[in-house]
Amino acid sequence: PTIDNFWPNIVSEVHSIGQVDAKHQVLPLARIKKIMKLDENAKMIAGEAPLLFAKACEYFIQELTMHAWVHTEESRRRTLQRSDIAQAIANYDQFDFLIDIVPREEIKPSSAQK
Amino acid sequence: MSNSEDSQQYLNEMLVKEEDEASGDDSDKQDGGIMLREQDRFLPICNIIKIMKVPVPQNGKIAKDARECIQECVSEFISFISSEAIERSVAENRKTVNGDDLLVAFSNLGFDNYVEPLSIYLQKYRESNKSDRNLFLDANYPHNEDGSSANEAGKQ
Amino acid sequence: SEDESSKGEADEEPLYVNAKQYKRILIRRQARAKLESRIPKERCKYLHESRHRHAMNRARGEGGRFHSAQEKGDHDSSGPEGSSLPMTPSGGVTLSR
DNA sequence: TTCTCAGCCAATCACCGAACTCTCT
DNA sequence: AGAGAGTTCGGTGATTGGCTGAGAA
Repeated sequence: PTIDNFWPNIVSEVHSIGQVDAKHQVLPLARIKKIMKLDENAKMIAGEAPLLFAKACEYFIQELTMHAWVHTEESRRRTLQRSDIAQAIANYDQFDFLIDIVPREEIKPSSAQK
Repeated sequence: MSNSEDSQQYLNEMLVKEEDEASGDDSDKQDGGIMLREQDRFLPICNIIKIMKVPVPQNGKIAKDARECIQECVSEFISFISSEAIERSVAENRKTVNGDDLLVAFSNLGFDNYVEPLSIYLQKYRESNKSDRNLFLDANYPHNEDGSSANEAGKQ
Repeated sequence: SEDESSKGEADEEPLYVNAKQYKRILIRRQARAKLESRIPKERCKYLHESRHRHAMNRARGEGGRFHSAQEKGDHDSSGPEGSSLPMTPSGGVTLSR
């Protein structure tokens, strides 16, 4: 269970899926579609789009949480907190799009700030 | 009803937007009925927590601040990718955003890791839907299609 | 062509970001600004009044945990003796299969 | 050390998804 | 044709707080 093995594991996991079970999703598709519809440019949305997002969100939550947990351990804590997520976002440029959601100022501990 | 006059509507909403919060902080506003609730903007917190616990060790804890933070990040994640995908579908004169638009959006925005697994997942989803429909339709109305007898029975 | 520093940057954002996301981040910033007025500034204590009341009226164990709604009003107060077993859920033995 | 706060339970009910109809391409 | 938006409906899992020790400070 490391960051290096994360995506390879995801790929082999998706290969092991026999038939896609639209039912029993971890995340509600209707709620995902509602969030997409908040975009004023959104007109029609294919049924497969929320389903893809449901999977993508699982990956995203796991990866962001995993990166954040690294900083939890660095601080020798057992509780993941918001500042860990802020650091994870600051240290991986794929998370840059969250810069307004979790601003850099929220990184409390005395650590390197680029 | 109002399909092509959308621009006017949005401008009106802009004008309506003003500092209206003056007194009292616990009673929510019923301002014309356009206020978004948390259940309109976010995925359920319970599902978020379940997924967060996967990469966290068994004895690890997750602070309330952290849960809500991830909840907000996920909504931005959806909106961020959607925005790019929707723009592509509009650029190709299509009214519907489809899975391929999303895959292109993931790629263009630097989420290259997502593309391979999501492509496979999408392909499997379309396969299983097609096979279900074909079996159902063939049973009722024997249609003849080119190479319709492609049966797939691969299960572990 | 992964060049992030050669952007004609706006004077409001001094930080460098992922070049592939830069444009979209700005577009999303505008979209969120439009929604800002419809978004409450702080999170409410609970989402539904009915579920809040339900939680408050539920039977609780000693440690504050929710307990099976065996009885609502206090009717039985003959101590924990005698009926230590609440009830077998399916009426049968649930040892092993 | 002090003292905040996250995990732990499961019953209701808001909401999700399935099944429709209707429109549009 | 097929695909998606808008209903309606019924079944069901997300929502929910008090106590207490894990653990942040």
